Amino acid sequence: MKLATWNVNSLKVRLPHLLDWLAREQPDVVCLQELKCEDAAVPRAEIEAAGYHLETLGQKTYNGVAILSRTSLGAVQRNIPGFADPQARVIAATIEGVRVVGAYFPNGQAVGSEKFAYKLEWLTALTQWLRAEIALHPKLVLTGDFNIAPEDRDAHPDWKDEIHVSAPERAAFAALTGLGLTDAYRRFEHPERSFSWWDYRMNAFRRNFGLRIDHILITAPLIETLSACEVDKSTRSLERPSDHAPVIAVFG
DNA sequence: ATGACCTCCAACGGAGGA
Repeated sequence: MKLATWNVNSLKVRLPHLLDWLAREQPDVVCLQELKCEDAAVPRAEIEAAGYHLETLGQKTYNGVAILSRTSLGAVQRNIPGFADPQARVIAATIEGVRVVGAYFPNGQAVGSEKFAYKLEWLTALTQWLRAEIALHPKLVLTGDFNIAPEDRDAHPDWKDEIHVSAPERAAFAALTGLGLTDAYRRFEHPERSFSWWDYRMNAFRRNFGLRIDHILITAPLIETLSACEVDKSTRSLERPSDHAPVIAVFG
């Protein structure tokens, strides 16, 4: 199984890139974030024509998540159970015995802000739900745009803002790994300063001024078959790119 | 530097992103 996550920053704008990339990479499962459109506006026909089933949790203007799969998606869950969230950030489904949770974590804006408090509350709710979910599904993948760079090496040394690298955010990330989830990317050797997001401004991609905030976390039974995990930076050089690159994990 | 760039909106400036 080849599984990927990609924050497309508008499904409508990025659809040509997505379709080209699906044809080239042939992933089996793709979690998408920041659709920025309602379910009714999702270009289902084009994605289905590319060979994918899809389940979405759309929202106008902001947020919105989807899971694409070559095989059918079962037991679809939208948002975090028991957490009344007006923002569309989570979708989960069972695919060939693997519970796949695709999430668009809150940005948090600035440490200490209202949005930061929401980010931490959201992370607590996600963690509580996943504790139960992992007990039900030993093979589980948590993937998406985490908006957290878990270690210093996951942020450019010149990143001066606290957001995405603060102690509370990193503690929340550690709580997730404490559930028995492993960062698939760190199971392999990578160059220093490997990132998944680069600001649109200031030639950030050319200067590799970025953060590694898009992740694929997996439970122990999936580690045995994990054979690769990479960031695909190629899409970031296209015309009108997403500011995030896809991250791809290969099992088996 | 209250910046820069991109996407969205009952839009033409502001919000949000990261």
